[in-house]
Amino acid sequence: MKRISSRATSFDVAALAGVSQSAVSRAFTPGSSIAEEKRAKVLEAARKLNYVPNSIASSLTTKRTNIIALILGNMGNPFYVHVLHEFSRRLQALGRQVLIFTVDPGSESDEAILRALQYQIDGVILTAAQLSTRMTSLCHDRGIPIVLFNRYIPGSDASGVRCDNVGGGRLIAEAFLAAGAKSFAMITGDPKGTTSQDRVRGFVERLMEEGIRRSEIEEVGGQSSYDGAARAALTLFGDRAKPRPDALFGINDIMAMGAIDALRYRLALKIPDDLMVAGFDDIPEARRAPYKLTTVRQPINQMVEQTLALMHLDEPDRPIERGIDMPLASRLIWRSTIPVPPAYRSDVADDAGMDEAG
Amino acid sequence: MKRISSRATSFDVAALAGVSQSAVSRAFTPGSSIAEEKRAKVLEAARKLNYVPNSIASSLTTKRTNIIALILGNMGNPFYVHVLHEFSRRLQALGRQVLIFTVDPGSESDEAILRALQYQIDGVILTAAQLSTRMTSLCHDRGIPIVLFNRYIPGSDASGVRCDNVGGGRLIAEAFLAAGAKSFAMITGDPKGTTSQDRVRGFVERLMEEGIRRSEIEEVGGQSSYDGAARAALTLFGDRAKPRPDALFGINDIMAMGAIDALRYRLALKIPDDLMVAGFDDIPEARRAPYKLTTVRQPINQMVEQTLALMHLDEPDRPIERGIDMPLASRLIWRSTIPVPPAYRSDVADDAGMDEAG
DNA sequence: CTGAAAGCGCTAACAT
DNA sequence: ATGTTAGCGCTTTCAG
Repeated sequence: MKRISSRATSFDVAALAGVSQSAVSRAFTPGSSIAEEKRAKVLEAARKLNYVPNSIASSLTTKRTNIIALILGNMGNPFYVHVLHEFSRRLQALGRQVLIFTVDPGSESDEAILRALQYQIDGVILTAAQLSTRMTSLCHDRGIPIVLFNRYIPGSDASGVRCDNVGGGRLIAEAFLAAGAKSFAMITGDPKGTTSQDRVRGFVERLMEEGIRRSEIEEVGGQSSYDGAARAALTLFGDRAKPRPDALFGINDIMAMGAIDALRYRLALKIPDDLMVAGFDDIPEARRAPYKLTTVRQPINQMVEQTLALMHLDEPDRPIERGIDMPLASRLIWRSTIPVPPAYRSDVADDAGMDEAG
Repeated sequence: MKRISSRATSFDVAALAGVSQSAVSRAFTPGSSIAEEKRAKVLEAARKLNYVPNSIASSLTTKRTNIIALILGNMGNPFYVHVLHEFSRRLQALGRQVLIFTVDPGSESDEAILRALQYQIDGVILTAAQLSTRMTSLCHDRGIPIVLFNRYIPGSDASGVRCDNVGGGRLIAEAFLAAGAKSFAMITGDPKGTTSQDRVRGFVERLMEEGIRRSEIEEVGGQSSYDGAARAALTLFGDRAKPRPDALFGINDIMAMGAIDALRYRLALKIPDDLMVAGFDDIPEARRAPYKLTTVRQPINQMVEQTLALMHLDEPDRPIERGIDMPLASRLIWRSTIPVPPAYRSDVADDAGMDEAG
């Protein structure tokens, strides 16, 4: 394998194949009109020269890079890892590449978006951080769709994909009530994030319908992390003198897991005997034996699908639809951290033989 | 904020600022010679036009995209998630972007590398999958460094960064022996991967030094996943008639965790009373209360650092060093899945107050 | 179906 | 310090 030149161009290939440079371009463009025989000749020459088409150069004229920016915060939450994986798989299958940006959860995403813009990305998916209206219009003015994943920003032009968090919060409250809980506590996530707010809202709303006062519902922030929630659980339940709530809602699974571990291993509480617990997301870890967490499932695949649909990758010139927000239905998954009331017996998740990937 | 043109170019900015186009380029290039006053004028015009420099266009001439390809398999293993996060953070800080490729663990990475090459990436980091020599030379011939993370390929030109897996395997064996174990089992990972092979080798090697025969050491594959390891543990220990080994080495933490959960919740075994267990990697989850896994720590930060150093991002023209492979030292972390022999008491990890991020 | 030629938006000499 | 000019590697008219 000789080293003719470090990076052969379409001209080099053309020369070797004895054709014009445009012919080379055509040979590599599916569906362009070129004689099959000529294409073969070009491909052969390309192979000899180790030619790899330069997408950077082509995107200069086509105005499409096939790169999608994915902005992530909080990779400590497996939910987002799962999401990243799903996007990566799907986009790769669609011939797109994923450019990753990590930001501190809850911080501004402006800088990341600005950097993404420099790369002329075809779209941006935002799973974390705040989004300024300035960035939104910066993207939209260039025809670049930006979709918020698992969040929305009221009044924003950016579209969002999420599940019905308010409804999910209600489902949890409903389950606790059905299991006979009388007093309640929550570990909340990012106070600025609508996701946490909505789950709290639905939860509280449903409880208030039963005559429970908001002030009776205890609440501590868990920073959306395992460790933060473990600490939160300790401050909520550590004082053995105080009467202890009999139901705890972790606003997401990773926090519910942190809380459960702290409750069991630090406070020696039995779940669900001493205390029932629920989470939200249904991350793969939630079904593991130590947790068997009762939780609300987010329909990740649907959400990813809908995100992709909103970006209209195949119709780049289509005007961007602003501010679309259609929450997807969420569903309660009964496992073992809430005693299952008779009426729900048949709903209990059968995780047997079900791999996490599934 | 009016919409002058969807994407202003440096010419538009130049026109508005009343300067030449090169002046605009200079204004955005740190360290280039331009009067401060003129730069200000340019920046002002750029702001008015919402101008964002087009790095795609600039890389056409500079021959540098500042994009690094990161090829990942097995995102189900938190170890790699952690690695991804670390690379993303560090590279972003260095003004580089990360382009993600996910491949099925153990499969060929050729296609992913080919796609990366089209984007003229400045380097590739490979954390999974096989690497053909053809791809290696394809990259190297173009001056693109490719480094294998947590693996190496004997005889390959690609450099690798990893810890001393053989030594780590020995450390585990040593710990089991010190704790009085007499019979042993392993759950192995990718049989084609040197990482799993080396850990096994070190482990077995050390045991054989004590006169234990290789054939006495039981071994089942766990597919490098939580679920795979849970199944493996069941086949290893499910037969209650058979004498049961008293030490189990999970070739990585996620598998050790899967095994532990299966042993405890399916077979009602006590750890470490009935059976001692060890893992490898020291992922953040390993120190959680349900596991408190005794394991070998991989020095991720050092590994990331060394990977970056091997790529010589700041000296793009430097000839690529071939086949560098200097395993970093690994270290045993004592926790609770192996009874701690008196001599090691002071070594026990104090994870208190230590957040996972840390 | 094919080749010639004109850019895409920017950087990098090269003059001035 | 600044403007002019020639590309970078490709796609896309436009003729033929």
